[in-house]
Parts: sequence; C-alpha cells; structure tokens
Amino acid sequence: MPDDRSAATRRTLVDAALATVAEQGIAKVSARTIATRGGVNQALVFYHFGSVDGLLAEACLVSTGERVARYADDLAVVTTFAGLLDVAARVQVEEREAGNVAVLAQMLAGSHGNPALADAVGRALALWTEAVRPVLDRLLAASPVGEVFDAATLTDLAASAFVGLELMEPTRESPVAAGDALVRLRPVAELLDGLGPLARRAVRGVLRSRER
Amino acid sequence: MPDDRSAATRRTLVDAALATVAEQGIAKVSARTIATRGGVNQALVFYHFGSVDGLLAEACLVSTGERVARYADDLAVVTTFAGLLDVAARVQVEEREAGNVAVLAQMLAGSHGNPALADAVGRALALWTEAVRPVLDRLLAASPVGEVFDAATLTDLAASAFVGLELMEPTRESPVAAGDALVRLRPVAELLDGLGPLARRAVRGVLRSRER
DNA sequence: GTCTATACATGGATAGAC
DNA sequence: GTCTATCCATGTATAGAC
Repeated sequence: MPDDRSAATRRTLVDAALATVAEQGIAKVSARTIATRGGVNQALVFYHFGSVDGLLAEACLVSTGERVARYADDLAVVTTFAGLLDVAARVQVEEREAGNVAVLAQMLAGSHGNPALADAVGRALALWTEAVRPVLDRLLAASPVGEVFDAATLTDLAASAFVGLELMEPTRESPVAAGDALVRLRPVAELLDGLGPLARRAVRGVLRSRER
Repeated sequence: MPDDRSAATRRTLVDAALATVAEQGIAKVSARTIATRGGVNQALVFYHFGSVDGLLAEACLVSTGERVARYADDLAVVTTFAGLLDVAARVQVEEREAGNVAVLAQMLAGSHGNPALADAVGRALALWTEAVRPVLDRLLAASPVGEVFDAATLTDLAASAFVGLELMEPTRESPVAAGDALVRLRPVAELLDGLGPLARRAVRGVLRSRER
C-alpha cells in the first residue's frame, strides 16, 4: 500500500495539531509549533492540508466524530432528565480530561473572522448537538419544561455553558467548573421527572396568563 | 502637562487593541496589527506596556471597568428575578453590540497557558460578577431557588453562557443567541417571583427527600 | 521621556529534490 | 506522490534619534 505513508503523516499532523491547541491555545498554533510537536517538517502541513486552518478543520472534525461515537449507545437508552444528566456528567469528566472541550473552545475562538474554520467547527459542534437533541425532544414532549424551551435551544445553551466554563478555567484559583453545576442540577432533574401531564397543563395555564 | 502625550498614546493603543481583538480575534492580534489599526509605530506597544500581553491586560481592565459602571445604578434597584432579567437583556444587547462580549471571550481563549493574561481577564470578569452577585444574593435569600443554587455559582454560569453563546455566533447561519434564551426565561422568572416562603419550604422538603 | 529605525526571530508558502 | 531546502512576510524587541 503506497499511500499508507500519506495517511500516517496526516494522522501524525492531526494528532499533533490537537495536542498543540490543547496545550498552548489557538494563539500559539502555527505550522511550525504543530510540526515540531509531531516531529515532522512544517511544510507537510501545507502539502497535506493546504493551510494551517485546513489542518485545524480536519483535526476538529476527526476527533469530535471519534468522541461523540463513544456516547451514542448511552444516549439512546436515556428516558429521564436525571438519566440525561448522568450521561452529561460522564461526558463532562471524560471530554474535559481528554482536552476535547478545550480544543473546541479554542477553535471557536479561532473561528472569529475566519469563515472556513467557523464552518468546520460548526459541523463538529453539530455532531454533538445532533446526538443530544433527539433525546431532549423525547423528554420535553412529556414534560412541562417543553412549554418553555425547545430541544434546539437547550442543547445550544448546554454546549455554550460547557465551552464558557472551560474557557474560564484558567482565571480561577480553585477549579470549580461544570461538574459542580451538574451535580446541583440533579435534584431539579429528578423533580422534573416526577411531573406528569397534569403539571404540564398547570404550567401551561400559568405561563399563558403571565405572558399576556 | 508634559505626560499628556504619554496618556494619549496609551489610550490610542488601548482602543486599537480592543478594536483589533473585536474585529480580527485573538489569533490575529500582534503589536503590528494593533499599531496599524491605531496609526502609530508598533514599537510603542513595548515602550508603554512592555509586551503585547501587557497591553491586552490593560485594555481588558480599562474597558470592562468603564462598561460595568454603566449598569451599577440599574442593578442596585433590582428586587425581582424578572427585573434582573431585564437588566441582563439590556447588558446583553448593549455589550454585544459594543463588541465587549467578544473581546472578553477572545481574551479568555488567549488566557490558555498564559497566566499573566489569565490574571487580568479574571479580574475583569470579577468586576462583572461582583456587580451582579449581591443582587442575586438578595433574590435567592427570599426564593426556593436559593435551596438549589448559590449566587456565586449562578453568576458564574450566566457569565459562561454569555461567553459561550458569543463564541458560537460565527458557526451559525441565523444569529439566534443569548437574547432569545433571555426572552424565554422571562415567564420562568415571573413564576419564581410569585413563589413565597411557603413554596420555599415545600421545595426544601421535596429536595431533601430526593437527595437521600 | 517619547518615539523611530533597525536587528533578529518566527511563520507561511513553494520550487524543486527524492 | 511525498517531502525538504529555501524564500519572503510578519512579529518581537531594542539601540539610539529626537
């Protein structure tokens, strides 16, 4: 297999790019820093990916695809808010430790004024939200919360909070973060799981009267 | 006044730095891009601020201080969740348009692996959270929500969501964003405002029973 | 004290070697 | 087809002019 060499070099560069972004941040990413990290010539970035942005886009999509697949089975069997929160807690711990949240956050920052990268990161985020949204759709259809929020808005908010909390991490002395908030939300989720169609109708009535 | 010239140059650089970060993102910030934007020699960055990071730190603190002061009076008179949400909506619209949310988000990204900048951005964020936290403290003390969340956690979450939503903006086709979520939260806030000490005790009981 | 001209370092991109 | 040597652009920092 002759073009195995190409695939291997591409993989080396993708891994090195992810490691560099995770360790040094988007501001210090360059063809040179990535290539040094991977132990290869910096010009290979341009040969295999056309540009640094091209490599970042590919790295973003590849790694996110690999990570999201890990949770598909778990998400499929979720039937309660508390259950969803448990998966979220696992995602939070594992993805954070793998440096993946940091990578997405840094790439999002790099997307500012950079439509090509923005497109790639947007598609990577979509892999996450599309995995979660159907679950939330199911839960919201049977809950009073469905009267106030739709699944798309909630997944968007959740993703934003994950990213935001990750970015604030270096500004803290004590690492608090998302895990804490998720733990505190658990009793709320259990409470929501206990509400039936009656509560839904009651909430609907209250909201209607307050809206106008 | 001889050192008026110095102050003027410093201000030019601070403004140019903010504009550059807002328009081009942290990845494209350099002494040259900032100086070009301000129409001055790039070496002035190093003379007046020691380094690019030094300038960014100063710019961050100066602009955040100026912006937070605009909302102090409004926050002081808030007595309901709905009222707080109204101020939040104003902050969201005005700060977003001024590019300030983007600046903070980009600087946070730049703080990754950069303790000096992280410290400055952390202090800038603290100006926001310290303005909001006492208000939330007041509201939570009188609400069942106080059983689940403390003011520090909530302000942290709110700031994170603002930052996260701002960063996701370039990845969207249609600009949805935080404003939408704030509008939808309003009926919830009004509902919470309607709950008294009786509801607080009820929630407390439910949570206690579920926690164990 | 304030600023500019200039030196040196790092990054992006390609022409051509293998 | 894959990779490297090399060129030019951009970025940082300072010695010295004003």
